[in-house]
Amino acid sequence: MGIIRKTPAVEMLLAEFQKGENALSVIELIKRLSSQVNKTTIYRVLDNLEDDGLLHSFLDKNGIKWFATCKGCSEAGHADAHPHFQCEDCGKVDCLPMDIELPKIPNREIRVSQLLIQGKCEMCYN
Amino acid sequence: MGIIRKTPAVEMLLAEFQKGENALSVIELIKRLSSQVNKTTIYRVLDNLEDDGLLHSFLDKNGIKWFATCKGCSEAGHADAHPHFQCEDCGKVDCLPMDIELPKIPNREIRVSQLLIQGKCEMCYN
DNA sequence: TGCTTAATGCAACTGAGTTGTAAATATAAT
DNA sequence: ATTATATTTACAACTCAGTTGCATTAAGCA
Repeated sequence: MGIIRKTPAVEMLLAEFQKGENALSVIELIKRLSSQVNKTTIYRVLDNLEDDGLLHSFLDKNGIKWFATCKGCSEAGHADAHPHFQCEDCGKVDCLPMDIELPKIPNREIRVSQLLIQGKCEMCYN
Repeated sequence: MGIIRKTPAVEMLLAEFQKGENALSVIELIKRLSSQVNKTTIYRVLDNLEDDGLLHSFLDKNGIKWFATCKGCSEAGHADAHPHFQCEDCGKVDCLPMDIELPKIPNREIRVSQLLIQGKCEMCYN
């Protein structure tokens, strides 16, 4: 599947991810765009963009869904073993540009991993 | 806060965690106990047990809440830097008894971290 | 035994995310 | 350019995990 047609909804969503933040919650995107795009469409377009390898998704501490621009991801597979950092004060989420070392686990097959780190970001730290 | 009184609901929930599985979803607990305990009570007792350091909680891949017995946790603070492993086939979740190495992040304060690993468990691997 | 306060049940609610479907529109074929 | 067709969209209704308010019940203590 994935994106097939270049529609206004697709371009508006992609534009949001080119404004500087590398991670945005669906809730935030709905807040920003719901006057112009239906929320169902927002969910579906984001899923398509993820299938195409342009975005990857994860859940934050509260179980709400975020999408982030991919740097090392392709349609073949997401290189999303990187951690995500969420600031407890301002709520902002960043992808941390580093791989994590997964523990060795005998007799199990590891497929995906998600590391969510919480604390204070650069802005709120000082 | 935390548990103050030893009620049937508290004892029934604790009993579920002494049956062998170290992690149980709230959904599963409600399935097992809802004929005897109201689901609101289940949520509230579990929160109390977490405050008391007897359990710790986390969200799985689908954003649903799990509780697990604590081994190295106390009321003062949870030593929950250990990863959780969820089997993609059978859905079972285990706490993995190892600490993870968090990446060094300059100018940020790390408070909590959660690592969720997905794959196939010992049972489903073969 | 009775009192106080925490714990419980119940019903109604919240809100993120999903589904079904008819209408709209991007893209390819003519 | 026009048409055909398959995807995309909006809308409304729905799902379901989790929460809230409040009246009732019961644990633990004096």
